[in-house]
Amino acid sequence: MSTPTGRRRGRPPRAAAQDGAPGTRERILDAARAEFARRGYDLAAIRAIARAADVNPALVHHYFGPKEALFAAAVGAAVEPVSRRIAGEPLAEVTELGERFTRLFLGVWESQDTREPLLAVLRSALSNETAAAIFRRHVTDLLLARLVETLPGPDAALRAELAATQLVGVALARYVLRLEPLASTDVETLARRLTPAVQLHLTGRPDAPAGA
Amino acid sequence: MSTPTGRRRGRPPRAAAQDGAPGTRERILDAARAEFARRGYDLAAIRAIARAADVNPALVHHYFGPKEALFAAAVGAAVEPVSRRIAGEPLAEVTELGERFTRLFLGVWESQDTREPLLAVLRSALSNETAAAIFRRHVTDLLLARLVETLPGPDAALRAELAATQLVGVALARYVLRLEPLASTDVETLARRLTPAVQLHLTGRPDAPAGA
DNA sequence: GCTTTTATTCGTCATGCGTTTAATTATTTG
DNA sequence: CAAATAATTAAACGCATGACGAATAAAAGC
Repeated sequence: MSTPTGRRRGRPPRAAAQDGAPGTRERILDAARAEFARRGYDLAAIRAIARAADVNPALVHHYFGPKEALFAAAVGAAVEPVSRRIAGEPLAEVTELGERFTRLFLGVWESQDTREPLLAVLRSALSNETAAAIFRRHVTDLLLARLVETLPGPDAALRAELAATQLVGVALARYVLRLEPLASTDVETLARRLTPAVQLHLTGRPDAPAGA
Repeated sequence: MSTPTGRRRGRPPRAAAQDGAPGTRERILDAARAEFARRGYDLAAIRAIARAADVNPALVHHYFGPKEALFAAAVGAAVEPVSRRIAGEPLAEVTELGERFTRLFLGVWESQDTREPLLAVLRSALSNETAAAIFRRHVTDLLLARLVETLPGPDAALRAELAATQLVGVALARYVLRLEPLASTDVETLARRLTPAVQLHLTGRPDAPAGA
């Protein structure tokens, strides 16, 4: 047996789709995002996605083609708005960058809508070289590029990356590994703790200097 | 055909093993460590390990039993000395903890012998819940426990974890994702950059206060 | 020298994967 | 109403995986 779902073959009668009930296509995308987030690219199974979307595996392929394309459609499309939001963030005084950067980062990881695709990318990048390449490009070209421009000094790129590693490390421990007490700490406390460390990397001082 | 290696069946004649050439058992463990480090627990294939060790897959099973046991033998056994080394590290003045901790961490990640099993654990913990649980226990119970005891204040656990996230974030970016320029920065520079951030988390100040 | 133990490969089982082709049913278009 | 198109499932293909039993050959122990 492959998977006799009991539903009959062929196009179903006009769904009488409840208001707000997502169409099949959307259900597949949602399930895909969840599965990619939970397992990472390689371990996510199309068959499991289909099961979660309550649909035949072949239908997934019918809509989206091969696995890579499904990943792009489900995750790539969901990550893009996050990237644009970050890229569109107005530049701040260099002494405020630490706080801005920290809160922006925590913000996108706290909202479940944006967390899921980010989780998917992070998990995937850790075991899949293609995903890792995409991740690298995103981080350096999109996320850090503008930040680097506004920082003085020749080692701005390194400093920006060290600030980023602090935040990614927190994301890893808090959202992936669910390490306590970090995972249960409220965001505000976290932001206050992290800001000085991030600012330290960016400007060499843990806070906005009083005089200058 | 499964894999006709051309070698014949049965126990081979007394290996005439070159001096220093590792026995079969060791070759399997090495290959396993490398594969687990490269792909993480779930994606590492026993058959690939056997191929790398130039040995029949059934032999892996013969020596180590099922996959979990192989992981424990290859990775667990290699991680333990690292844990012991860290646990045995003499306690330092609280003002020097940042530097000690940072350099110890970078040290174990820089040496290839210790990096490989750490990579294996990290990669595995990200996609496998069992591995994640082991990772959590190791970090909180073994790595951070003593550190937390020596730190004053009620939020010592959180502060220690934040320091750890900074370092794990660096490990991720440098050794897993190979993000530039971080991946090519020399360790000494890195240590100097990281120490204040780690110390900041631990004591609230980026360096040892001059007076106290 | 016979027996037991050890090292090794072979063959196979059940399972799961991504993908493809064909069949089936409903809706839309002409 | 007929033809085209869209949505859906069923069935299968080819491949990889973890696991294991059985066979075989050498070495070690008695």
